Amino acid sequence: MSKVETVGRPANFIRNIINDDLANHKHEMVHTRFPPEPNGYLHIGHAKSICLNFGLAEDYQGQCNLRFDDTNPSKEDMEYVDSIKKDVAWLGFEWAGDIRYSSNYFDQFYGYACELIEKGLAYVCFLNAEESREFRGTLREAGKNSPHRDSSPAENLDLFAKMKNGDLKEGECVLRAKIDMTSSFMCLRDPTLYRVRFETHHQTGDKWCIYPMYDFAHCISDAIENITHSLCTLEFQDNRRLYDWVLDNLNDFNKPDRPHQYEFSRLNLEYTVMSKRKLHQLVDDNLVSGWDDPRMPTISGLRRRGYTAAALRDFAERIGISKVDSMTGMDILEAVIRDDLNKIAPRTMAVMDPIKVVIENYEGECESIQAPIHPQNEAMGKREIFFGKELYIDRADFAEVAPNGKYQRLALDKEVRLRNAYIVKAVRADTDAEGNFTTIYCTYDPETLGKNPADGRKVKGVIHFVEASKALPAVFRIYDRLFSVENPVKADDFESVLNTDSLAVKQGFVEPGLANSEAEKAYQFEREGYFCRDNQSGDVQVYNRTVALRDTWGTK
RNA sequence: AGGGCUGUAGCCAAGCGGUAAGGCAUCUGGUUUUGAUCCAGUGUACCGCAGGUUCGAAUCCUGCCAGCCCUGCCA
Repeated sequence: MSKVETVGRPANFIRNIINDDLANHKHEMVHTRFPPEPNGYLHIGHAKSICLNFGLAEDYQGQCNLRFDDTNPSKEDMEYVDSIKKDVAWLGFEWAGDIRYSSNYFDQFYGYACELIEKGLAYVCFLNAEESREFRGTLREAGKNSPHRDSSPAENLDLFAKMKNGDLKEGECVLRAKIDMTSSFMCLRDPTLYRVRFETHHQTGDKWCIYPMYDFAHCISDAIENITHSLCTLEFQDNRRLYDWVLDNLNDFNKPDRPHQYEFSRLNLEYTVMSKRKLHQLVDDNLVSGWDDPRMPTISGLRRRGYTAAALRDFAERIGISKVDSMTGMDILEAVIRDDLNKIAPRTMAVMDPIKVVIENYEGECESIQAPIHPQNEAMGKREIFFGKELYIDRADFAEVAPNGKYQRLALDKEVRLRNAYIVKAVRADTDAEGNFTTIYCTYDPETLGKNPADGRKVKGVIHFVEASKALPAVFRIYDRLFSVENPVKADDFESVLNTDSLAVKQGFVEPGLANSEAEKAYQFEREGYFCRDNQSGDVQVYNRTVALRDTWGTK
């Protein structure tokens, strides 16, 4: 039955279910939804879910809705709905029709709650929160029935109307489903359906003072929107019994083609945290610069860091979908962004820890050189760089004497190729009082521009540089993992295990061609890594390192 | 004797009774004006463990072990 292959993306258990459902004509199309609560910014775990839901809709020529699950006005805010819309669109997905809100259906929810009351399946309960907890029992012991459990439908209808009209106080009572106080599923022990909240809602204003709970609102919202496959994470597996109970007890939805819930495992990434609560805390405690700090696993943070939507979608595809509790390594995330940027990023040179070089035998001041924008893609054209009497190279690319035979950089009396330019040889170096090199004096071979030495001598090393008089000063932000341990959640206090070196700031120079570089556009600083101009730095040249180049040096 | 799930190489993950895909990482060569890219090659995975059914089991059955989730008027 699961033999209907969908080309393109890898198989997973949800695709198998969909293939079966389509083959059996349980559904004639696929309709999914992405249902975030607007109480925080989206992170890469949400990106996994977005790619799953929208990807399924694309592959099966179905539809995917974007629905804000806004049933709790005390935690939600328009700032979050705006950022979520932006992030989903940025990832490259189009939702079906208008944006939906669970709050669009508040009137219908009220009607369905009344239907349950009329059927004797829901009641208004006056136990307070603490009593309610006591009556619920424990994992090992059955709960006890509420004293209000057997009041009549007429009485409950009246009470529920009073709740709605604001005649009952917040916390005084709730509407509960009448299911089974002895169930081994805690969520079936007469769960709360509605609570009283005198709060202004970002969509419905002050119209309501009762708000539905997730378990009641979500399944009905799915059913109203004709969702076929309602995908969520593993912790909702028990809740599925309640999802089914609600729909099965409502006349409008008790039919074979109603939505069904399936659960997959959420994304855990090494060296970071993925819960909105913890991300909120990092922002509130000023441990990062905001939700879009480039070290954050948020979509806005990754975007500012220089990640592309294509890379994130590739990431989602490569990690797959399953029900296994897993911890994904950073290596996959780094692999996808390198793959993407390697293809599209223009090459440039930047020196982040400059040391001055004087070419002693150079006549004149400086000359222009045409360098490829991408050595493997000629179609990207050329850029103008400069070479002259004074240059900058990176401090790490010079040593007085080569430390070992594998050393391929500049050393006294040793030749090296300056990338895109000439072969130079170091003759001497000045040092300051502390012994740090201040200036390196070299000679260059004028016959080696664009060609190897005519005498056949081999120069293996290549280092990058920028010509001093035309160089643009720039600031570089070098990011590292946010936490110092693989799984910060395991620490007693996750903030205590933050990586104190997650950001290093350097001052140096970039090629003049970068004068008008765009924010969020990727550049490869050759031999260093992929960078992008920060999207909040204004006129100052500030570059965020997206990811370093792969470095197998030392292993070879 | 509470319930719901999950266990396939270092990590992610296909597989659904016919003799273990793929990706990442690793390692080895080759190309290279990026120690990058690219190309070629590279893995004895007691398929959590132990029994059983079968001509044949990662796939079916039984028992066990380990991990995750569930006692919000959060989602």
